Amino acid sequence: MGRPREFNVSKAIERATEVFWVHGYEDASLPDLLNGMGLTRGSLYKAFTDKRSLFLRVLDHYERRAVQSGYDMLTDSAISDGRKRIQSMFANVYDAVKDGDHRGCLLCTAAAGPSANDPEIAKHVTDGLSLLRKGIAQALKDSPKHCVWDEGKRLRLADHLLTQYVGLRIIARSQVPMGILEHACEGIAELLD
Amino acid sequence: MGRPREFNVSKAIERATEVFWVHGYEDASLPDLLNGMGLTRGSLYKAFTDKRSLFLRVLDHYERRAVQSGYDMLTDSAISDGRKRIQSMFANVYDAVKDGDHRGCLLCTAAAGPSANDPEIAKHVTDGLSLLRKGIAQALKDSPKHCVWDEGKRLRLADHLLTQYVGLRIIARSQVPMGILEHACEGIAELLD
DNA sequence: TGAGTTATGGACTGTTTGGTTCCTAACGGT
DNA sequence: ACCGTTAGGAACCAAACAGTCCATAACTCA
Repeated sequence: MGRPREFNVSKAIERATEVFWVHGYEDASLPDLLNGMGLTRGSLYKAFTDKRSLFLRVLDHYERRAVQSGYDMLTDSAISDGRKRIQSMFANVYDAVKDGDHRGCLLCTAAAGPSANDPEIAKHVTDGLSLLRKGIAQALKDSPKHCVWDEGKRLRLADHLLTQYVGLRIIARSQVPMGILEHACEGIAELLD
Repeated sequence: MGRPREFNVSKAIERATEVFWVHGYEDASLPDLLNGMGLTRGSLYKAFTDKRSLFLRVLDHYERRAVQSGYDMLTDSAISDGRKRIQSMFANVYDAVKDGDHRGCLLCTAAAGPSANDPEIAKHVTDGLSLLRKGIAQALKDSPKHCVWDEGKRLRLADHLLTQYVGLRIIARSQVPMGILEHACEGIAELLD
């Protein structure tokens, strides 16, 4: 009962995701969010409590959407060689930049900023990156070259690749020449072969 | 002539560097800087114009201090095997974190934040990272394993390693479990051998 | 010693920040 | 038709922000 909401909550979160994705948590101002989401202060605070809580909802949504699809790709048994999955994951990162998408990764941006010190936000970031790490490890297990390695060495390579992912996503947001990003992705492909 | 300055400018920049290093550009407030540098608003604005100009001075100082010493290590011909230089560079990154230093790299933090869109700041970041890249490339040239590679492949590996550096420095500032950072550094050592 | 010059430090300013309040609108149940 | 409840929207708020102003202090030079 009561007056019905005039906007769709999940649509609003999707729009908020876009705003946070572009600006990062601290740099996304309330006017930015209000404008991007198409609602007024009263509605936003009634529905989402405050900016931080909205961001937590957004992180949740991002995890289920972007991170999960990355994990799915890394563990997609339809591509039998795990290396190919990893390579296409990094190819996707590069392609996004090539197409002018400089948003990077919401989690990586959050990890790099002051909000990383917020325990709850940090947990989301860690969980998301851990899922990616798990996917990478699985892909390596499915690689003919790496499946014969001992577990420890494979996990070290997985962590190395995860770190590479973070680095690429940060560079994607920066003004550093994108040739570096392209080369780095090609370097990964060579390194895995 | 006129009243002499009561503080040492280079000492003040050093202290400002520390503040920006810990907080990043946008998160370092004027009170933070004033407090950390031990001077008042009037003095700071008289000597450094404004926050942004001070940050540019700091970037300059950081480049000559931290970045240059990294480059020197990467091109130190006293260590004949270039791989060893790269490995000890990453070992230094890990050791810093192990010793509780979570400041990361001033340039990487700047690259990850909104200030990366400031052209002049971006130039400093790019220049600094380019110097590191050059050092890495030289080190690879001095590696028995990699000197026989063709130039292109070696540069792709250099870019890969630079990206790794950025990723590690970002993770160092985050709450992501530091085991990942340790593993990643070990992974690099294995990968280069 | 007085004139010119520059540094200092605190008070002040205007803007932007995230967040709150409160009146009104729009509904469901009785 | 009225009541309870919830949403919407604009006005409002306190705090923090970077930056400015100005009276005073500390010096050099004539």
